[in-house]
Amino acid sequence: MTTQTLDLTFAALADPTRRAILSMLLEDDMAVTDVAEPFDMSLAAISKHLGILAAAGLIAQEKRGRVKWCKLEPDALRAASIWMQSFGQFEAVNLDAFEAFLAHELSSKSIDD
Amino acid sequence: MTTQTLDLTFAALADPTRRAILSMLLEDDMAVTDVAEPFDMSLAAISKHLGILAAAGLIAQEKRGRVKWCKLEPDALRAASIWMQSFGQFEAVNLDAFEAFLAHELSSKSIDD
DNA sequence: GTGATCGTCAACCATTTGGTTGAATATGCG
DNA sequence: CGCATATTCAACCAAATGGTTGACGATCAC
Repeated sequence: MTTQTLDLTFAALADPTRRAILSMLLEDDMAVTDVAEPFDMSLAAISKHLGILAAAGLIAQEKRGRVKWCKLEPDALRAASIWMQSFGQFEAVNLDAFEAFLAHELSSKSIDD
Repeated sequence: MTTQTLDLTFAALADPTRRAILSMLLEDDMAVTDVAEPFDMSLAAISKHLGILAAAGLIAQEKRGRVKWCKLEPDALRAASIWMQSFGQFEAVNLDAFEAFLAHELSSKSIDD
């Protein structure tokens, strides 16, 4: 994780529209038009958001025919998550405590909004 | 974690100066002036950065006398980290795979820059 | 009290961000 | 070919961001 990668990743995650998009892509790969459908926003705006997510490596885009498919890239999120944990003060690697904490959190999580 | 909290947290983390500040506070609690010292930037600018970090809950500030002490609030980072992990596709809670991955990452990590 | 130190406030500035619209570029379909 | 669909590009705009400077309010030290 370079500084610039962290810049892009966190900036990308700071926008609720983009987080919602990630949440959608967690379910399934989607075309740009389909990503845009639930939002009250132009297709061009969504296209820009997808570009930002792709630049941060959070999604990958692959054009097949005239449709551009978007899929989540979990590794990028995982890497950023790791970076954050280094601040969470699991001193060396206190995974037992972390495991308990994570299990508790996940049992009552809501992905977004 | 509300949507707005995530906005503030990730926006705060998106700036390299603010991440460097967090990194410094990982070592020790510090006064505003001391936080500012290594940066080539006005005290007012650093004061703003600290305000943003505090608004996101990433640090706490306590005024004692004329000096305002800043300390890391690891819980906020931990919570955001948890949010990110939900996208990392450890399907239910694949902690074994995660543990291996984390151990590997930490063995070669650099906190910032 | 006087003066230095700690930190914030207010006004300002340049740049970035998140959105719009309309035109343009592919690609698929009949 | 001719038209509809999928996506991006370019120009533009308002608002937010990250920085500056100078004045200001507290607090401590003599």
